[in-house]
Amino acid sequence: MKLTIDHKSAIPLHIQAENLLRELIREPEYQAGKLLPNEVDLAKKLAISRTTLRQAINKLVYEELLVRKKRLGTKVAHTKMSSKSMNWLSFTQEMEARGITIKNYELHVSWVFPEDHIANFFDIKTDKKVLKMERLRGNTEEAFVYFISYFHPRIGLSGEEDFKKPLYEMLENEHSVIADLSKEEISAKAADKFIAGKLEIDPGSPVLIRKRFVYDQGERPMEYNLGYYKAESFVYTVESRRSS
Amino acid sequence: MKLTIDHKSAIPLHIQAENLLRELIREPEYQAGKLLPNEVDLAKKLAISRTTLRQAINKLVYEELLVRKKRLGTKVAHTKMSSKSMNWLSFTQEMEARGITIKNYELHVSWVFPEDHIANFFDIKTDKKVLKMERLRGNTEEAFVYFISYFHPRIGLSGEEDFKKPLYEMLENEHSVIADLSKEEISAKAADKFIAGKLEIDPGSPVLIRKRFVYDQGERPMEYNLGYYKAESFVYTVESRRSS
DNA sequence: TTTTATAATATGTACAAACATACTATCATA
DNA sequence: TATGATAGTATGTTTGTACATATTATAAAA
Repeated sequence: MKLTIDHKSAIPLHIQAENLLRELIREPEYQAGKLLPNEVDLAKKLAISRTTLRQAINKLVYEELLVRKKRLGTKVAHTKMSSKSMNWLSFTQEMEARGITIKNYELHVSWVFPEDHIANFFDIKTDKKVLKMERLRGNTEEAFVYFISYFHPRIGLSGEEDFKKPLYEMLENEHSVIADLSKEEISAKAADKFIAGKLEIDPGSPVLIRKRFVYDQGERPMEYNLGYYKAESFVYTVESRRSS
Repeated sequence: MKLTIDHKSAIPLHIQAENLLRELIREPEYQAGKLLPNEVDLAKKLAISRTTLRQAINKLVYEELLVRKKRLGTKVAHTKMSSKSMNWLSFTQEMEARGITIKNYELHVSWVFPEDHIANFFDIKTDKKVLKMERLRGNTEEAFVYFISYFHPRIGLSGEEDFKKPLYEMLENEHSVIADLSKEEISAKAADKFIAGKLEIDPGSPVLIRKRFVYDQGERPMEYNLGYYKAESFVYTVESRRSS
């Protein structure tokens, strides 16, 4: 295993060091709880300053992959990797995993000026149009969720794509954009007239709102997704552990 | 509001700076998205080095309380009350981390025969009474959540414990039960008459329901917790990655 | 008018150098 | 033997300095 850093590379040294440490601590001897080399020595070995090395170590400490102990040194945290590897799926996959066959009731695609919070998330101006997709979906019995998605202009969608295909697969194959990180916010609200109409419920009835901020592999925003779920039709589950 | 740092204090400067920033960004003008003073000026004002200040800012950036933008500056991330999925905390800690002082409006403790699904979760018979705790909680302004908790008999609670103390701390110190794993289900529902009365909303208004199945370190069920949140007062946040 | 430089500004990266602090092991002393 | 002083070691804290880079606003040139 090579433990070298390229000083001529455009990639910042502390990022290189971080990646290098990530690889390093995957090795069996470190998984067993072995200590990392001490900071001064390791910095010397990598030919970077201790400060820069600490920058890299700190990031992994924040992520709880490493634990510092005074006088002892820094070692790999033994966290069994269960809570972190919670991976997310597309809506169709998610539903199929629950044994539900999904059906599309409506599909609209349009170009709109983004609202402030969307432009802010995308980090673009409000006078640049973005692609908006709306979908009414459910099982074979009834529609139970209304989705509104906005896509970052960077992706280069034309609006002519086949949105009936699995979305993230299509984006990956046809536009080389790979979804990687999703931040979600779940809240409850009373349905307004528009949503109530779509879901065929009374205005004022409760809906579960799930906002998704989706980022690509470069941590760049790529999709803003809003889902309005008919209450009782959707339960969001989370499993989490206390670190120790 | 005092924006000073005590150089003679035993508390490290970057920790003081961090706390100071936490207070600062709670101010309404920053909640609105105002930019922090730039690093060089702020460092000068606090009489600490830019490096030290950045140490403090970085921590808040990692917690996603602050967002850096090149050339623009650093601003407060737009988040309401939210709960991170990783490293879950007690309700009080969770709220205090967001700068909210919690207040207990009601507290009842009783012994009841468990309903089927609770007995099932605890793996006990329905003729064995369990301790039930109900709490109406909120901030200093209003109550916004009603909790119902059931505790496994194994814990050995008498019902005479001081439930005003942080719950999991108390269980750990006085009963040696350490909460470790939490499985949660979030859904939305219309408030029934009872909940509506407690939260002072109209029956039929939306509430967010958060069920928690809490296990101890031996993966044994220890608590069943049900929270009814007034809609709009609570946002549940989740962050997940695909591969990694 | 539109495009193209350019300057200004804030964060980003990186280094070297000290000293502080917590903890441990060892050795000396009562 | 038990206690206490001490030296050693690794992380923790802090500063000063310098240049890089991305972005925006402004001014100059087409």
